[in-house]
Amino acid sequence: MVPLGVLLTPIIAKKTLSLDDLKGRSFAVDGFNVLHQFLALIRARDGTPLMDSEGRVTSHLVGLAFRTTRLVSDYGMKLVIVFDGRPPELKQREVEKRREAKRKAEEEYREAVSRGDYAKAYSKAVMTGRLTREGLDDTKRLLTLLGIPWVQAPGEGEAQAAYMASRGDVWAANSRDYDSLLFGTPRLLRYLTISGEEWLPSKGRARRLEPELIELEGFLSELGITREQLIDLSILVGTDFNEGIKGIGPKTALKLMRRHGSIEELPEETLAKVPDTYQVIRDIYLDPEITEIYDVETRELDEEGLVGFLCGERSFSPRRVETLVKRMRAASSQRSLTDYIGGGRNA
DNA sequence: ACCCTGTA
DNA sequence: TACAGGGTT
Repeated sequence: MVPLGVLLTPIIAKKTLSLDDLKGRSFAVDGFNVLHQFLALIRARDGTPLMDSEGRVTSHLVGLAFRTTRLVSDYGMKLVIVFDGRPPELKQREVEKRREAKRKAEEEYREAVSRGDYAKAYSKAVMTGRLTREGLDDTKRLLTLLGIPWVQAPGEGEAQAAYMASRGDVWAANSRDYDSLLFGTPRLLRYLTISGEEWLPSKGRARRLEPELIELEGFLSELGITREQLIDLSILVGTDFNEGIKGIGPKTALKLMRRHGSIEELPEETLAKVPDTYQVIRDIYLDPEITEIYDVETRELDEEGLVGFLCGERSFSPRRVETLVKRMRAASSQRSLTDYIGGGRNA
């Protein structure tokens, strides 16, 4: 898989915690991030995604429905799913690179299937996952029927999520990627999953995953840099909008920022390798395209509509959809109880 | 990735 | 109650 987002892992100050620690919290979820994860991994043994009777892919609906309803019912979380809009022009090259990688993976997948090598086929298939327009429309329809709010961002979803978190409309942004920190989210939560493990198809094994909380202010003060310097640092390492400088990883970039303060003040020979688009990239992170018109309130479950959609149109089994309905009803009654007692309010 | 059943 | 392994569409 082509790596997404900024690579900050080696210098990140994270705090691992459990789902129980996050009870009652609200999150702006990076929708494309989770949908791609579901599309990649929810597959039959041979790598075929789940599909309805008409051949429409449903893996992302299965994943999103069962995960979100569980986080909402068992942990009292409030989720708002945020979807990417139009990417900034500078991202185009990155988008094309990913498209190319997918085409290559599709070829290797077909070849592995024809050889009967299903382990290899699966590991290739997970790299072919595509979110289509119909897949996105289905996702929004599902969320609306469940009563879970969603926001269509005008630009980058991570920018929108960061804005919502910095306004206090949600407690944290949730994504695997670090970009929302650059966009200014006060808190980033990684790995908001139920199973606590992630399957690594290329390695054929699972890895333990715990929710990770990164608090921007603490993270920056620990590094001794400002958000502006974190952005400059990321430009040196590489972002969704530029390639990054060969030989400069997060640790070297951090040293450079501490010593010189900003891209402009870098030594001549380093400065020469910085992309001339760096000011545009800074601006994408510091002043992104967002909308202020959104609603994070939970709506009522449309049970009849949900059954009609998932069972009638997308080949879900009634028993499993009943599970979803029960969870949302449980969550709703828990909410009215805490409202009645007068507790449980938080951003 | 999550659900569910069988097993100890 | 914890885990393994097959099923989900």
